[in-house]
Amino acid sequence: MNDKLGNWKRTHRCGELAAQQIGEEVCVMGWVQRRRDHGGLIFIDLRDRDGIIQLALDPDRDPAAHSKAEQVRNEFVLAARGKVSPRPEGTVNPKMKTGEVEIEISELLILNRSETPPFMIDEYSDVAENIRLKYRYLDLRRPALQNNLLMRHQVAKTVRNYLDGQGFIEVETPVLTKSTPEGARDYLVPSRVNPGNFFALPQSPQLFKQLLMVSGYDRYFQIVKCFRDEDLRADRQPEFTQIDCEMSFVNRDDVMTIMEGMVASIFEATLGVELSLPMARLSYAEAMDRYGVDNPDLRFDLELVTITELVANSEFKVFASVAKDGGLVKALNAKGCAGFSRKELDDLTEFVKIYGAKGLAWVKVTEEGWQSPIAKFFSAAELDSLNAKLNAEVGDLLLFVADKSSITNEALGRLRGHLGQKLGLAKKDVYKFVWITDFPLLEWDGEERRHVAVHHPFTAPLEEDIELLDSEPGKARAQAYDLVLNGSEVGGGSIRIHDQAVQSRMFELLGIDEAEAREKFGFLLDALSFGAPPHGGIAFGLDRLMMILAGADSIRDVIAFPKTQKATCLLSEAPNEVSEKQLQELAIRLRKAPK
RNA sequence: GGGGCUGUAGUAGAGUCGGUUACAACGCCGGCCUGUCACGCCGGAGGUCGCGGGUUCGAGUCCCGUCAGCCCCGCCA
Repeated sequence: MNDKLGNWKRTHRCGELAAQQIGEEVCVMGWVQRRRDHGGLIFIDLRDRDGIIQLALDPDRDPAAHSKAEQVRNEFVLAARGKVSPRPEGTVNPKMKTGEVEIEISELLILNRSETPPFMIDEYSDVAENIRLKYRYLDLRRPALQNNLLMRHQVAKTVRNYLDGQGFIEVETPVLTKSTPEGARDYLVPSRVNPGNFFALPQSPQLFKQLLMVSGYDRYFQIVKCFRDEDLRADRQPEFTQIDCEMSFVNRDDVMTIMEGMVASIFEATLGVELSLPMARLSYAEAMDRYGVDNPDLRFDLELVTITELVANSEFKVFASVAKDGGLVKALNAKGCAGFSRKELDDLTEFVKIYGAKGLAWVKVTEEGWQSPIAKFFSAAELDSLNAKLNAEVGDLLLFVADKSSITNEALGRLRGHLGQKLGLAKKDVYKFVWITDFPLLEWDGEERRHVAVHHPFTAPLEEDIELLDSEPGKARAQAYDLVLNGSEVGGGSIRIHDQAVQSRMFELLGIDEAEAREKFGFLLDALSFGAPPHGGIAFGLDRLMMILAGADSIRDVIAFPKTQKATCLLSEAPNEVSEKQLQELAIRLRKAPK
């Protein structure tokens, strides 16, 4: 049936053959991209992960190899020996990297055959994603995904080299660990040996990396899988990879500076892009004021402008009442967009409603002044001050949202991002980084009627805000920082609390009493009491970073075996039911029998 | 939990106002072809129109339900 590999040895990868190998006897192995049978001559494009080389089979030169080539079909696995030759005059293919040469085949092995694949393994065919995911091993043969995974390897390698050079050591932390109810939903794993008890898969190695600092490892990193049992998005998978770092005896600036170097080395190694350092920094408060979100896309301006005071006394009741009730009225000036159609304006209105805004007021600035349903409510003085504040010029489109501040900011901030995409201002090959700093330490959870940590409960407050913990804890800011790239949060971290008393006070503020704190985090509190150094760290979302580096629209395109939006694997058909015997061993009985 | 988009040969699509045997492309199979390279020419096979129900003389097309994939809100410290 199939030929045996025997002692054949590959001498070259397909993509590396070029004029300098002319005359050499070589051996290549790979998959059949395409066979072109001219009756006499047969050409086979042989593909491996490195590229494609043309095999030429001439019936006059080697009848045995030629007749074997007649059986060959797409995706067969071949080994071929022959001499690298220049292509005849006029048959050079400039579109191929190896297009100047071909291999004159003298011996051919069919190492394995292939069914006709469900879709063509090429860069042209556009295939539905459920088919691609079911046959992921075939999809992964295609150049786009191969390039993404090769680049991902390059990033991991660069990160390891860089961090090693900075004195970091990679330490593995447990995957079977303890459930911590703060934060996202945990994936649980039942313990057979301890019936009724469960491990949780880590949402991050947070506590373990802090323990490593207590242990004196000084600089730790890990490229590590993390798990969160929450709903998926285009940039969210239930298992994802973090570049996780922690350092002792550092402040925020130290962490940010070292990590900027890491990110710069990644961009240099993968894209050849040189980033200008240091990166921009923006306080949370300023980001919210100017962009409405804590992850602004700085590839374009379109800044939000607060106009609450200017409209507080206007005849337009929607704005005036929001202003009087302590809400927020903001606007953005979409330069040159006065030509938007009614349909486009309706679409923008629908867009802001997703984020809770009740409506979107618009103004087209024309030679005759404001063309707008709301123009008549404003005095000449109000119009003048609004035009001045918004830098309004003929041809501009002004967009307003009035609501409580959280809604106004999010609706208009997301609209800003939407317009950046729609107007083509967000260019894929431009990379704008910004650190967002001085996040609030706590936020009030109305449902649970308590403060919750904005970042996590181990984040240290700003030193100058520590006294606020007793007076106005909601006003305290955190020593936390997020790295935002093109409107996407790619990393986040903080200086941690290393003082046991401060950590206990923090749990108290979060409404976690001493008994509960001991039960959940006792091991951390104990560790802090045995000489914990000041420390802090950061974690980067490798997948999101890869999306931007690879120009991918979906996180699934940078992960080898991703899950669907319903968190299933179409390839392996996980998750699946398990046998009654397995359940019995785990002391588990299902509440509902499976369908 | 909610909103939206999509589902027609192996693949990606067309299918008008509900009307005869559901189209052409790529792929596949067979034949021809000695310089192609997303080869070319000739011929052929291939369909539970996602699934179930309903309306109708008649449903790929209209209605209801359901399943799957995707996007979004909630959720994601």
